[in-house]
Amino acid sequence: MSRFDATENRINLTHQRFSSYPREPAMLVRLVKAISQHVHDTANLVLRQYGLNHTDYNVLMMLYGCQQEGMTVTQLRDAAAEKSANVTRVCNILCDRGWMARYADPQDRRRVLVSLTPEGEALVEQFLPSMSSLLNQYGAAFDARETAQLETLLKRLLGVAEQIEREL
Amino acid sequence: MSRFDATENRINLTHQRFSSYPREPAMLVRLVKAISQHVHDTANLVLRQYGLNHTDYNVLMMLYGCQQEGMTVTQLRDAAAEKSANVTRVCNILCDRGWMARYADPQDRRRVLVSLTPEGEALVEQFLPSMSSLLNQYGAAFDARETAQLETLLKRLLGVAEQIEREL
DNA sequence: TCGGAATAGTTCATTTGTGTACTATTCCGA
DNA sequence: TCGGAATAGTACACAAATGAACTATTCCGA
Repeated sequence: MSRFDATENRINLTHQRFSSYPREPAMLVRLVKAISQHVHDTANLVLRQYGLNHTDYNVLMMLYGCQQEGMTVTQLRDAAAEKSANVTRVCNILCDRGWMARYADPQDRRRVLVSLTPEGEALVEQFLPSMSSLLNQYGAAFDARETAQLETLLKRLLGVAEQIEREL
Repeated sequence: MSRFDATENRINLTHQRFSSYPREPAMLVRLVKAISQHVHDTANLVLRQYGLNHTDYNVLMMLYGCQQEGMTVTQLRDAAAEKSANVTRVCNILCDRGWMARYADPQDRRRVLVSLTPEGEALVEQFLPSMSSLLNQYGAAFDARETAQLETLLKRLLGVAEQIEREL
């Protein structure tokens, strides 16, 4: 079926060779990486016609989702699952193109607030139909109950992953 | 709780602003990306002491899991969820360091077979305890039933993601 | 069986992403 | 209230990843 079957076999074999290597979590982690990669590639393909990539999209969407008030670079980093340095780089590009703006936070002058310009909002609304239909295709694989289950389990996994990283 | 809550709010708001943007799949995709990133970062941190990164690890483990017979570069590409060009690059490094070897496939001379050297196997067995314990920490978040559920749902999502990409 | 199409892998220029060091600002305990 | 620790963001050199073009080989239908 899926190309993943071969991977599953290799994981099983590794577990046989080295028994403390746990089959189940290894599977989960590989699955997540594979899905993430396919989603990334597909999104890149769709977004290319707008001169954007998946990372740009993730950033723009988070800004769109917080409306006028804007958000800080750190919030953007967490929301887009990128490193600060990369967020800075992407923001430079998006600002240069006139889709977003930076301004100092009067409350805390270490912070930089970012938000979409009207041009940025227009851009988002231009690609949103394509991207929504793409997302709907993923969603079509599950009924409501499965979606909820998957979401719950993934949230838990994310929580654990965050904690493990923090404690390291 | 998790830093993800803010993202969830933004997704909800976006759905309100633009109703065809589907909340659930957007959540799933964002969760997967966030988990993938945290796993990647954590693995990089652990593997650094061995002079490796997460991609190297993914490649080495797939080779370890197919024992002596070896595998082709394309199989490795699918197994590691990387692009061919990147697999070539990583293999160059791992070959240079003496951990894996390339040889022509006598059956089909377009193909290149790759496999671990004895030094490569020794390296894998050196980092495997740390990495196994890391994986076990992820696994500890779920009971057997939940693990099985999550695995099933993720396999389905992967299948869909592969298909959507193929059809694009 | 010939020749165009498909497949496997690499090369290379470019884009994307990261670690680290640094500046500026704020926090907070003595 | 002073000063060291923590936090926010950026700069920059370097590492990792990608798209596209290319070579070699195999496939397969006329």
